Amino acid sequence: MPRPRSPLLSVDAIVSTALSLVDAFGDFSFPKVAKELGVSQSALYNYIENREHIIELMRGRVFSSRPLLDTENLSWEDALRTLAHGYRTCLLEHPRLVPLLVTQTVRDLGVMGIYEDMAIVLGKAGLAASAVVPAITTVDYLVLGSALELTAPEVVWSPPSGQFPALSAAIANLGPPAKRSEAAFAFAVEMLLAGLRQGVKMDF
Amino acid sequence: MPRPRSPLLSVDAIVSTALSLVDAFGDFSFPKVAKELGVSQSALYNYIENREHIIELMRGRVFSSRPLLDTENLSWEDALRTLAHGYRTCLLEHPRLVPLLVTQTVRDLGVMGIYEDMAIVLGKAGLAASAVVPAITTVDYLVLGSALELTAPEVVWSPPSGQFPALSAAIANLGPPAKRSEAAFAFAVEMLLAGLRQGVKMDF
DNA sequence: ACCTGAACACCGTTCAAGT
DNA sequence: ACCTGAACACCGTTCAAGT
Repeated sequence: MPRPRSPLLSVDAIVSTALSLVDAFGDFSFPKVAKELGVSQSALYNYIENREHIIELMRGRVFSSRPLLDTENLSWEDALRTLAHGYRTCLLEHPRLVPLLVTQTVRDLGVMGIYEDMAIVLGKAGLAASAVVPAITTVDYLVLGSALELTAPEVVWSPPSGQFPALSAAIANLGPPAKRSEAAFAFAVEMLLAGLRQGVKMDF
Repeated sequence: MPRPRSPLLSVDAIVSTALSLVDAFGDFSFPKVAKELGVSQSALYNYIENREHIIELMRGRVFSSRPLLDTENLSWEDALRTLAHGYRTCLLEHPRLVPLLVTQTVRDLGVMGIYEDMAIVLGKAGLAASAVVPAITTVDYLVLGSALELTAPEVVWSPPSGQFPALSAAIANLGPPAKRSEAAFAFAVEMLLAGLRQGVKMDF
């Protein structure tokens, strides 16, 4: 095949295809991305370095829709709440991406900006400097964990009949996964805010 | 090769080998487990059903060291704190197992027992029934996220020089990963406890 | 510059065949 | 009952070769 007049591929096209595969099947592979784009497997390496690179590009894509925060006109509480929920919202349409994200260091600068925003907000909250990273880390855990929950086809715990009465009772009348995940996340964020509000000081 | 007098394999041996591979390399494979045990790859299927099964057995193994909780003589706060930290402690020596765990539904009964204990404790705390699962879910996120952090060779965020001043400042003088993860987890658990104590009520 | 095709070293799972 | 070996359908990555 001769070299095409305009390239058949692009980084964007590769990332889009990989992301749609992740959304649909929970994973992607070079053969599948190549097939989808009607191109040979090795052609992908003209645009990306390796599998990790594609994943990092997907991370950037998903969080590029991050809404700009008006840090000035908000109380630190409202700012942090908005940041946390906005962060999570970006993942809502791509929850199956999370397992691929959690094993890789964050390099995307857009995502780094979210952390920077949180650091600023927490500083304004008067949180001890040594507690800023723990607090950000906590939000991170909550966002990723919450999104991860949307991945499971069923509930994460499926206690067998009879045993585990307290757990079974608590699970009994739960809403659909989306609502449940949202509720758990909102709950956790409010817990965090309440804790910060109370000015819990610990010696790290 | 004739059938050996006593079996060359056992579920326990397979799980131990897989777990040590995960600890060392962050993953395991059938060829590697088989090689380690001096056996052919397909022989493993006489003891386990598939890859998922091995992972679930590793989950059970890791959490089998769970300390029994004296629920009676503790305040709900101390009980929940102890449960959460004990839960996390089980993962401390096998943090690289976490990525394999988070994509699979929990079937192991021992692990289910931890959730049951938490449900009981939270009921005693007087938490609204509808908030029990969100609270347990929160602990779950925190434990897995905290353990996951021990996986990364470096810090999860590595902000480039110059940009992200607030984040860089917060990261500046952090302890070693183990201490940092411990601190973030302890922080988050205390936040949760403080929130529960305050009796934050939300309508889920 | 951009793509193909073959090659390599890996995977998980099945199954006939041996004792 | 317990294991081997071959087979199958997959992976990620490299590299010579084409235009």
